[in-house]
Amino acid sequence: MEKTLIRNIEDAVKGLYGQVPDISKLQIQETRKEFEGDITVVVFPLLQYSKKSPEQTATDIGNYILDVNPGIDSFNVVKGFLNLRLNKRALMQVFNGLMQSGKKDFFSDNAGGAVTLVEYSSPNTNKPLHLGHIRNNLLGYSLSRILTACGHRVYKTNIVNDRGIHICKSMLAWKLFGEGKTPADTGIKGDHFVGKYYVEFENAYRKEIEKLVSGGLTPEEAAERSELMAEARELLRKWEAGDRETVELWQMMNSWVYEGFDATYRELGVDFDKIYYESDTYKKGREIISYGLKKGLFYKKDDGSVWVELSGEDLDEKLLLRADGTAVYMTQDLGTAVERYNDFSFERQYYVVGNEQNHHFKVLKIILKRLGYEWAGGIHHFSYGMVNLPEGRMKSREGKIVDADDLLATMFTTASEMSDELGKLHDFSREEKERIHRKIGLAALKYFILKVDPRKNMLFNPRESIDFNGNTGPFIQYTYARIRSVLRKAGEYEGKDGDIHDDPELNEKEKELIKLLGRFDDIIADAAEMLNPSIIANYVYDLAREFNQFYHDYSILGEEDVSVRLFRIRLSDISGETIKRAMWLLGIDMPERM
RNA sequence: GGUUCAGUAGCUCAGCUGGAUAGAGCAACGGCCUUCUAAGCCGUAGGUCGCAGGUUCGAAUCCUGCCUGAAUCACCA
Repeated sequence: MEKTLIRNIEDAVKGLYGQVPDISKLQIQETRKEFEGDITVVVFPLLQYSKKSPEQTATDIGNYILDVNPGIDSFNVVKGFLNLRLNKRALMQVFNGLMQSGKKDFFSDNAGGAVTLVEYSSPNTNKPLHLGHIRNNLLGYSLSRILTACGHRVYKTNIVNDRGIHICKSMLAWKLFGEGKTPADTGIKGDHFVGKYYVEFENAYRKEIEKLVSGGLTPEEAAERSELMAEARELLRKWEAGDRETVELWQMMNSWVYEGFDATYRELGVDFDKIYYESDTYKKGREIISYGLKKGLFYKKDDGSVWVELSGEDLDEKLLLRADGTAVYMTQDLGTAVERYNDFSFERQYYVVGNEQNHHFKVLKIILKRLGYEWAGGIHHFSYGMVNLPEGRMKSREGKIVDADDLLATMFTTASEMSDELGKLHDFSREEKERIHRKIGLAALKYFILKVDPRKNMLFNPRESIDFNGNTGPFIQYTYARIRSVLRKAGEYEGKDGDIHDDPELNEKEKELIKLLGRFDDIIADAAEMLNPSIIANYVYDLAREFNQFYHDYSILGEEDVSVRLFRIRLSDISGETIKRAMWLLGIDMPERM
């Protein structure tokens, strides 16, 4: 419709004023609710061609469109705004188009699409996942689905940070205090089990430092003198040297962590096509760095550390390899990027990583380009904001975190309590009920996080943030469940599969629904272009709200006119499908009943 | 100090590639279940869009300066 209008306007300006307008400046928008009409053309940009008043120009163009466009019934002019009224024929055309395409499979036409990698999650193996990871996972998963819907061939990847001093700390604490226990012995989930020893290390280390400081050392001297830290470093050195006992311990503890992560990922409903491990890719990173050294792209300092000079890019020099030859963050990210390209020959790669890493990814891209990798132009840091608590930033060392498993469990129990109170699922088995409660709890959490613009820091208040009413996931699910309920009952009505003979007269709610539904494809494209799932979330909320108003104001199955009833059933059907598809893009499942 | 991002109702957030009288939800108050699921619908109240300039027919939106907050500029990953 919009495209037709743009052509109409172009023709109008040519015909009326003898000039070719710059259509990129055209402003066409939804008519605001306070005014009469459906689509509004802002005519101010056209005054330069008409050399007439805004009102006169709008009237001229309105008349022209009325003549040539059979979908427009009437128009009115308010100041410089030309409000066009769509007729039933135009709207039914949109509706019929939706009936054709509105249920199509998002995977149907991406066989030849651009190969696109999305990296997300990126956990460290020394502690369990927390709320920050949840935001990361949800954004990554949703982004993958949105890009898929836009024709990309998407591969979801994860880089597991499984090596380094942090895991050595957990290993050391387990050796010192673990008494040979395992997650199976203690009944503690593997990632929490290992995380417990990381905390024990930090506590013991802090005590050691305090003792040294009270003995008269400065904190810096104390840190250098720390035996615990020295032992942890020794473990790291042994690990890099391939010491068998150390490597076996490392493997055992990591395997515990992975069991735990897998469980959390399963609960969250996210998955990956390929998982990379830093313990593999850092080696590749080292190779790349010696190659860069040979090429003169990097340089070695006297102590043996390797650097790259970035002052030409308004940045400082950046360390690539420590003096003792061990790897840093950048080392392994260079290796991972190259391995990924070797594996996938991707056109695009999105790194879903918090905005605290903005600098890192800027540097990563520059270095890859200097190394001559042309594909480096296709990598992009999907930078998102932090999740803050009412008391400020989450700090795992101080225990001020929201644990992912705890949070998920809370969501499920809250959903159960709420549902039991309403008592609508009394005829379901316990297992069925639980499955639905999980869907609802997850939807509440996922929607809460995804409805916020990813770039922004957001606030999570454990006591107040998770709601099940209003602009929430459960509200949208509820709308869907209502629609499904109507459609189940619609089976009893005759003529369900027949044709709608005469286009029905459309009421305001039906018109609004059709217009909203007609925008869905543009919304998906917008979300993909802006890399912003919240656009989908806000759209689906508007849609659900609009449907609830329609549902409240008009009877669907109680409508006596067969043609109108059939139309409303189908409108409900397509609304439900669109809600479901939109929520799918957010990674949120819909219950048939709730 | 440099760079980047943010500041909209009591709270959480939309709106930001310039368009009409700035929107939702929560919280507060008041209505609507004998009728397709009340996790719903309707209404009341709530705003100097951080501040000051500028650009223009028009600025929450663009530009400049300032204020406030966050992140980063690390041999922690």
